[in-house]
Amino acid sequence: MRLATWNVNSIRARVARTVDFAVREHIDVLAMQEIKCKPEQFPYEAFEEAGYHVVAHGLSQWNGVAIASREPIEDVETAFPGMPGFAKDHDGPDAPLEARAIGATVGGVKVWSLYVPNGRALGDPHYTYKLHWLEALAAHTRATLAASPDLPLALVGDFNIAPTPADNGDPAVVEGFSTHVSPPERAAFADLEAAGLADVVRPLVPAGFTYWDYKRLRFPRNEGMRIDFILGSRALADAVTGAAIHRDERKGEIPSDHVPVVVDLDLASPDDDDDVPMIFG
DNA sequence: ATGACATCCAAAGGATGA
Repeated sequence: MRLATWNVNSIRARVARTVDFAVREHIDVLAMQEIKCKPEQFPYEAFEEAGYHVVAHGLSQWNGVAIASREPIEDVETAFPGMPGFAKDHDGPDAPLEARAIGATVGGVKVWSLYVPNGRALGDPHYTYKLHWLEALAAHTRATLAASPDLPLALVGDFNIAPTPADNGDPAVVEGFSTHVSPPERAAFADLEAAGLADVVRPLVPAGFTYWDYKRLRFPRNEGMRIDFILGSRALADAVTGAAIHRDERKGEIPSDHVPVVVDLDLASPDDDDDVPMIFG
């Protein structure tokens, strides 16, 4: 299975480009973020003509997440248990939920397409929301893996955190003063790893950004950030055979400001034995 | 000193983004 995640920054503005990429790169499962539309506005036809099923979750022109898959999509959830909502000046269980998570089972893998809150500024209510949202995600991950330690679980998407200084090449994002790089955000990311997940791309693609601001020649100067990740449980990480960050998708006509991140998975079940020649087919 | 770019809705400019 080839699994990809891509913050598309409006699926309606970039549907042809998105489907072209999925087909060209033989993507089996594509998790999208920032679709910026409601489900009834999603351009399903282009995906279906290319052989994909799609589930989408969107509540307004903001946020929005989706999963496209060549295999059937099962057990769809539009929020993880404990996910906080957000109102103007506070977050919490009483505030309205945003369309930042869609989970489903595809080909035996539990996939969450996630768009972590931006945070806006240190001290902003949105920043507190971001930290609480990540805390709830880690708690849910712990509970999930405690109940199913061997589950192939993938948390993928735009995490809006640059986990190390090397992941921040944007001079406007200042270590210690900006969101995405603050110690509490990095601690929240580390806590996801402590909950039983690993960045399955970095070992195979140690360097490179996944996002470049549209402004100030950030892409030509390669002043980007690595903020889009594929985090996997042990069972998922053990199946990884390859990974890529498709930097070229930042080029050309009306690109998203993010590029796709991809992993290849060999999910043969334990009783399959690749060393034995096929006899029955 | 500020904006720079891009999206949405809505029909101008504000909200959002990181």
